[in-house]
Amino acid sequence: MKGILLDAEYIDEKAEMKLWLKSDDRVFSISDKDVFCSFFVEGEDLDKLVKVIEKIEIKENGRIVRPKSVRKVEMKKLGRRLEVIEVIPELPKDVQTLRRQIRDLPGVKQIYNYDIPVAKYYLISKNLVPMDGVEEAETKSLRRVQMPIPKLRALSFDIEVYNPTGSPRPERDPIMMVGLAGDDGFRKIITWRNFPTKLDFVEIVGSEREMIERFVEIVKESDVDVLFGYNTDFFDFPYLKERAKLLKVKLSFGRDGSEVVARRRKFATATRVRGRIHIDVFAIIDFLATIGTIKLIHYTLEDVYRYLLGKEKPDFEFTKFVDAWEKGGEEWEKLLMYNLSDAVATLELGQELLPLFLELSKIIGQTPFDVVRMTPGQIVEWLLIAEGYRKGELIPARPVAETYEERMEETYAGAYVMEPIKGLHENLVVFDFRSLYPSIIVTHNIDPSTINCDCCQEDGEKVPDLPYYICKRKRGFLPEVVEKILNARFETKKKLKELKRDSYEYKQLNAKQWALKIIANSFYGMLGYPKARWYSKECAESITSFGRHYIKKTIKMAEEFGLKVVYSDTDSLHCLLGNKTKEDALKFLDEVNSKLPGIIELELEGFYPRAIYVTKKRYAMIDEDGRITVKGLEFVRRDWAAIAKYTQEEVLKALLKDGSKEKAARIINEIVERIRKGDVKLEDLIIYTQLKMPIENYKSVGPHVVAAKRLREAGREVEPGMIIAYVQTRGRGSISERAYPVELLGDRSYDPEYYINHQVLPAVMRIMEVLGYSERELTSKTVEKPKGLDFFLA
DNA sequence: AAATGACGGGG
DNA sequence: GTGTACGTCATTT
Repeated sequence: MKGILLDAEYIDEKAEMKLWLKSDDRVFSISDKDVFCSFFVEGEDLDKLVKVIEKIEIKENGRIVRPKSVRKVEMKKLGRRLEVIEVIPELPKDVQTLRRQIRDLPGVKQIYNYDIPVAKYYLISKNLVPMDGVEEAETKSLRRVQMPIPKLRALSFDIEVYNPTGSPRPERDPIMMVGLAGDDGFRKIITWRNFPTKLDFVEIVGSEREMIERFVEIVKESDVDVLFGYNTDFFDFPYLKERAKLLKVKLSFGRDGSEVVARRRKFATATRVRGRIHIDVFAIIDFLATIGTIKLIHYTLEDVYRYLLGKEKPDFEFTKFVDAWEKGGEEWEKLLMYNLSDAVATLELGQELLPLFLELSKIIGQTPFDVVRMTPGQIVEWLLIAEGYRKGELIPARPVAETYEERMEETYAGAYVMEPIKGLHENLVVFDFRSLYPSIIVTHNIDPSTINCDCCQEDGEKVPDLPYYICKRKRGFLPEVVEKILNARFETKKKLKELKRDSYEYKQLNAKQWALKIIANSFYGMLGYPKARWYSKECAESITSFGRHYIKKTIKMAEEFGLKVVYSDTDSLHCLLGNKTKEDALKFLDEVNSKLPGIIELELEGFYPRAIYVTKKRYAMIDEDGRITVKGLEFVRRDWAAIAKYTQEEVLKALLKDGSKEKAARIINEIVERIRKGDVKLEDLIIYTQLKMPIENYKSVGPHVVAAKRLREAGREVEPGMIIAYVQTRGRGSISERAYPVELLGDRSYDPEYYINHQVLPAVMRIMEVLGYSERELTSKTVEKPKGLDFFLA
């Protein structure tokens, strides 16, 4: 029996591993009772310690916990040989029990490898790798075999929920519909509302309960490997779970008929579907935003779909759901279309991005389910854990709270960030030094064990501007791993050159080289992250020090070449092309790369017709396809009026698409005028803020709390979780005192000055200020007036 | 100036 | 990850 390993899970009750494999014609599971685990003890007088540990017996739940095996072994601690005690427990759950007992024994210095979840330790110790082959031998033992990543069958889903209070309450508000889209072209909406519709993909059932049952049935029948959703960890699955519980339906989406398993993780709940891979595409998007691959104002499905795939999908305001559900008609039809378009967009995005994560999964040896939910630092850490295990390295524990807090206190000089030449610029080229940090790690042998080593006090390599030297005699564990990753990427890119761009193989190899690049680039972040196992402030600050050295050198070279540098941050140069051509820019690239040492390499990030720089870390650019990316300016959120969001977007478009600050100024001017004249739709002025707790619990009474109080006084039911929709009105008192819920607005008029000064202007002034505009000019009439009149208008 | 509370993705 | 993000902003106190 042989297949690709899709998922691996430890089943606690049975104390066994369940592996899901996909062969050419089926998907099947294998259970493995042989779950290995171990941990290591560093200490003094090991022989004596071995004898003490051997005798440990702890009564726990009517059973005696004792080690199965205790022996001295030789391991490595950051490459240095070290004799330690290996403890192998009888059962995985005994690891913590034994470790707590051993921790306090006299002579014990450190314990290693004890805080690695069972399923992960299993894969690492057995050298079984997700997205690679697993073969079951005659003896029932499992081993890794090389197999290519197959095409996985995928289905995406999206639920729409009734939301009369703004935010839906799972205990009360039903799911209206479930939209589905399969990679085989399958399209369906299941709903239990019997409105007439011309859409042929709508299947009407009798109740919400039947709808969920049908959804489960379709997933089972379709027999998909991958289940996509957008923000499903945070919203759809937790909501479905509550509704299903209430309606007494089982969410048996599992390939073995099992119910979904929810696990708390970060701020959302990761939902595992046995035998399939549940991918929350938003988690992927969030990851790509974190590493800077995409920079957008908002990460809504609509925006991401447009940005990454260049396609449009219909939108549907969350405030209109109730009407559509209650009245049907045209709005209902629109809601159906919206629902399906969400499922389709999610599917397409998932298909586009999944290959990258499958490659990441294969490289670091953890399941795709886990990998899509990891931070870049965790990805590197798991790679190091696997590599370390193979090399007999002791795996350091995650830091305890105290250590973490100590590390948080430590600061060091970071990257070089140039103060931008502020304003609107045209015709730019951006170079990216992405592999700068990993290259530095390899080129300069940066590792916790090589900095200020015992052997090179005299002749170690000096770190610029720091009292550190680096070992020249011994290669560090980290540089070794990074080099392996960089070499693999180099080889992959070489193979890539021989392939046709749209071939399946090309896409897969391209995903692989991208995955390797992401991993390489994440080492530095990991070293500076206080919760990391291999945290090292000395390494992190040595890397940034070398980095500053190289980037400054490159800026100098650009200026000498005739490319004006307008901005630079860490590893990127934003230059004006000026009278240079794109070919010149490429020539410059070659010139720089020929002079840089070792594997350090500058890359072309792209050409940008326009960009606007506000301050360090705050800028917006438009690429040649008209896509706008924004960094550090994205602060207009739900609790801002639509008019502010709209103005910010229009201003950025006017500046970047049309290159006209006059147009941008005119837009602001017109909107300010319209606000003053009262020529604004009420819905553009509504501010939506969630009431997070009972009104009485608020220590600080903000506008939405006052508005909620007014609602309650008017006899409306007010409860935590509700979205309060309010308008700022004219009158006396603080901002809060003038907040009125939309429902009770009556003939009160909105406060134009609040909307101008607290909404529209803050959203655009940071940008407009650098273009030389003052608030005064933007809020006074554009039409020429006699000077004296301005006084009255201002 | 410090404390408090909300935002994100989803609906 | 038996670890419930996290960094930023507006408004109140």
